[in-house]
Amino acid sequence: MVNGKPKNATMSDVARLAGVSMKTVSRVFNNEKYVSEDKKKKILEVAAELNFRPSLQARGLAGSKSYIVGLFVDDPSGDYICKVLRSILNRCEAIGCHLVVEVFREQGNEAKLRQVLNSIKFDAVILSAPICDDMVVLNALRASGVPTARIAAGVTADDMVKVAIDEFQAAFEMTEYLISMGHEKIAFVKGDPNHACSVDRERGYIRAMQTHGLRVKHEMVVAGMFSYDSGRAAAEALLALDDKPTAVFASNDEMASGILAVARERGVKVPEELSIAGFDDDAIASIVSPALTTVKQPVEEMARAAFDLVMKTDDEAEDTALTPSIHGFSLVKRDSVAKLA
Amino acid sequence: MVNGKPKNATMSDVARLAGVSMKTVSRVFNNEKYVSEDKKKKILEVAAELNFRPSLQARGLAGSKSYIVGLFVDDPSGDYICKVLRSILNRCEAIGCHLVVEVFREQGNEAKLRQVLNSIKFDAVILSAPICDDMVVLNALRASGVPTARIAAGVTADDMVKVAIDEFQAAFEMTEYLISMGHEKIAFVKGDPNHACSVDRERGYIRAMQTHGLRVKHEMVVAGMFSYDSGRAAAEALLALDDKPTAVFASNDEMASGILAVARERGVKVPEELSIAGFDDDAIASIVSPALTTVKQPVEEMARAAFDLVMKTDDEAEDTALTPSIHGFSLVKRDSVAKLA
DNA sequence: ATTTTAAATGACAGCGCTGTCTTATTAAGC
DNA sequence: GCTTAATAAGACAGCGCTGTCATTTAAAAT
Repeated sequence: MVNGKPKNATMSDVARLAGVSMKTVSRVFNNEKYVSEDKKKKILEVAAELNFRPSLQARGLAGSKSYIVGLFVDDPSGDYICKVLRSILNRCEAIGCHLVVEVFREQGNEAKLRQVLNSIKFDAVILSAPICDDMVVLNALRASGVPTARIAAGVTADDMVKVAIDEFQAAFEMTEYLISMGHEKIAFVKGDPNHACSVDRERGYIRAMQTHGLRVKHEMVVAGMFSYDSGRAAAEALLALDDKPTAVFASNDEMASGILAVARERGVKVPEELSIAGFDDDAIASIVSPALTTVKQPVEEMARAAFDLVMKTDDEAEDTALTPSIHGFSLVKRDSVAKLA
Repeated sequence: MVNGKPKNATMSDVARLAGVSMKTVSRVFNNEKYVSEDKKKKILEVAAELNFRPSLQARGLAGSKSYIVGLFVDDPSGDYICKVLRSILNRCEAIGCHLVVEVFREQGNEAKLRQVLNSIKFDAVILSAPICDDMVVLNALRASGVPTARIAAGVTADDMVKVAIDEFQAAFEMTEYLISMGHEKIAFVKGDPNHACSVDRERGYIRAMQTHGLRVKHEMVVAGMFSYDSGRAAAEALLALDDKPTAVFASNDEMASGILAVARERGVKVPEELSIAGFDDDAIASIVSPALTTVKQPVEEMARAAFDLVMKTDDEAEDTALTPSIHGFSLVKRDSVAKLA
């Protein structure tokens, strides 16, 4: 044990020392039936002594399971992806598998997708927005036969696990809330058009406005990209309007924060002169001041659900598995929205 | 191509169709010499047609390289870890390897470490704070013989790549800056004591105070855990003091944000009545208002350097590799610090 | 007492590659 | 023109497991 690369104990070492065949050791490590208690105990003892663990690479090659799940993301930044990551990592640990993360920046990057799918045998892959709605990706995944789960997906794909909230309804309710606070001139800042949720949120806003007999003026609906800076830009545009909004509903909290910042710089008091609502309930939502009124999306539970459904860790399984799993959102009323004076 | 699990093309398929031996195909995919141009071209053609990619699992089993690098983190949250992740993922993509992320929550979690190291063959592993300073982890890694890189490490380990900034110096300079702005009653909020950088930053603060003949009063140095809430708690304590500080230097931006929030709630004007400095230059630093004066740590470059050094992607290699790679920090002066009136 | 069934184990091939060694061919060196 | 070295290729074993099938032993059923 003093120097040099130590060679790990292998299953045959364990088998030999425990006086059994490799297959029996294999059975123990895979929780298969038909192993007597005493042999099992002995095997576990020897394994502990040798510090043996079955090789990920070997099992992946030999068997049908790979103990690897893939998480495909667009860009690993922001509170959102951290939550997803944390949640999935927890589950991986719990069931003893490993997570490999891959980035797919450009959409429809079929070349990279094929490369990854052809070289790694995954037990499942989990897609986060926006690639969970990229048809090229979905088709390739489908063709590869790897069980796939999609978090916050918009597009329908009946053969894949889908976990989401009702984006439309959430945006609808937030808009109604704003209306209930006396606002009529409510602006909306759209999200990245590549994300399916962006259009749902916008639709929810529009429908709510219409439902309450409010006109949706086109200059009140501005583009955004989910980033802080795009929120700032949207605010600049909105605050330059002759007929300014009294409330703005941003498609996510980062943009809402940008709007908040610009308002402050401009001397526009929030929420007295301008109410601001966000979406997601990101960490920043409660850090900025005033704290943001927002829609809480249970990201961690959704990620967990996606994982459990696709890995069939759940007991239900089968039929339940492919039914879209709709999670509940909730309006979080904090300080950035006030009654219209 | 209509239904069922498609079986991926294997190297022997390619070999057969290209009329060469498997070894020759292997050579092509590993950029080895001694393959004629025409065979190489033919092989690449056939491979493209079959959509062939060497199996990660198989190469890992058969060869000495695994094309897998591990990233071991404490808790995957916050801007910091996202930056690290993004940066490393970029490099992985560039050199064609894959990233597996593992969490090590409790420190000294030797059991899980051994499990992971015994089951997965890594080409390298990258440690982020605070586990990069966990001796148990370092020893196990050393024993396993896997090349290891440590980002923002404190503890010395001559046989491992280390990438860091001079935490002491950075804190020293920030404190001096505060002093140069006329402050004398400067409080300090410590970071999580499990992170090596916490003590270095504290030392830097203390040394700067002493260097300028300022007393470090013990009630001016309060505990913190790097979290927003711990920043808030620290602020409560500091603001309850009879002799309040005119400036506070928090060990990171999240805590600084917490302090900012409490100050605002208490009606203490920042920076007029209280200057606040942070550390890291996280995303929130420029989102909160006033924007935080902070120390910018080039996290992405550091992560990249760690990766390149440990994978010897760099041309220098060898001797350079183990020399600690010290990166430059910089003071980012924004609006949360002002001259003492 | 005898067939049936379940429980407990092992033999063995083979997953898809790479490392090592060998062989054939060509270029270079004297 | 003949040895040496570099180049180009292939044969083959084996990495560390799991899947399949065969076999043995004990318990249950007839």
